[in-house]
Amino acid sequence: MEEKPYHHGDLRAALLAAGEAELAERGVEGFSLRAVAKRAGVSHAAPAHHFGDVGGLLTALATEGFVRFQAKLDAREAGTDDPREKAVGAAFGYQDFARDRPALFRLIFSSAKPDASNPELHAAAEHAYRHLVGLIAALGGDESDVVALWAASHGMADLALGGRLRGMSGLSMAEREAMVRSVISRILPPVS
Amino acid sequence: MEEKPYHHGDLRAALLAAGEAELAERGVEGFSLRAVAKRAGVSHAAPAHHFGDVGGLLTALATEGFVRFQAKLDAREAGTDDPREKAVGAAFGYQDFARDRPALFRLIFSSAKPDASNPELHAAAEHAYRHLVGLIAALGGDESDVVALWAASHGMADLALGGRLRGMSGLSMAEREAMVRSVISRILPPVS
DNA sequence: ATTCCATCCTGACACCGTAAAGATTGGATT
DNA sequence: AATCCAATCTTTACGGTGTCAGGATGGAAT
Repeated sequence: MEEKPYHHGDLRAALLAAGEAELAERGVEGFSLRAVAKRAGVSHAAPAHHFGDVGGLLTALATEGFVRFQAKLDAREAGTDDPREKAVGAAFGYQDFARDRPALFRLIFSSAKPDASNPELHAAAEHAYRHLVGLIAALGGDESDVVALWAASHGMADLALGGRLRGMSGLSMAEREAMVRSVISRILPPVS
Repeated sequence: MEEKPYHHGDLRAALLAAGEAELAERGVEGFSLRAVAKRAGVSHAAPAHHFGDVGGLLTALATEGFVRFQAKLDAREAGTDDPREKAVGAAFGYQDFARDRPALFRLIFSSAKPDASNPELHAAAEHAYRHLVGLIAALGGDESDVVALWAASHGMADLALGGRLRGMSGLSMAEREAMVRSVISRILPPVS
């Protein structure tokens, strides 16, 4: 039933899917190009033609990761029209992304393997940053407010992932959200 | 001049030093047990007797890393007696550590390779956490204040390392400190 | 003096990333 | 329609890595 033509047809997309699955299972540090190829049902050297080396594949996965990241933020911001509540929603989405796709989170924010000079990856990262700037601008904040929101959201997500935030690890989901809201609230520019 | 006795004498310490140097040069993702052994002038299988596997060595290095981390915080807190200024100093020290020892920073906070269940590593991490709790307690804050200070400090340091904080990457050192102070100031519990 | 055992080395194996060269195929050119 | 070409994928090979098994060494305890 599974005929295997010599030419795959859309191997690039298949490798991206296999790579994302492999990433989720093994994590960035356990990521293997040969395992991705095997999962896609192709020889171990095939990926080279589409992504060059392992860094190329991880760069493409990171670019895709930023899309997933943005989607998580959007999903949480969609519920309201209040700009302040939108900023809190973005922080919630940040936590969601870290919890649901930890390997992608680590790939995007804590790995040196993706090629940071890649134009598409850079554009994806820039797009996410500009989105936060827009959120803060709607609140009348400045660049320091952007840094504060960015950093607090990222810090909570990253530390929780590593199990380093003793104050959050034992909490229920509702309690965690309350904590995130509490921290973000005092960070956002005061109501004008 | 360099006689090479069969028994090294203090190979464990030598491997830790070589490992830390190797970590600084290659980063966590480029870390190699064989390279560490070669740097220490010993066979590639020698480290196993002292650390078991590569995870064991990285666990020991992470434990040591927490000491270096704490030292950076202490150095910045030492300048003042004002508890509020001490908390800001801790945030400064956090940035210093990330800048001066990026690989150690990544090993401690963003790697799955160290064994999180290791008692000594756990104790070292717990010690660092309790230190922050003490800083906040001196300000009359609660657990959410600890999370806020922890997360904001960590977020700025980690994002700056990854080059993701557009708002901080172009700044001079003085400007960066001003930014850190601005963010931390609004996070600390209000003056009573 | 002899035994013992922690320490360290050598050798081997499976896995990894990458490069080179060959096989296959679809599509463009003639 | 026949041919060529270039893209795609496979095979093979090489050096590097972590880990295990077994052997060598030498200090310490008996």
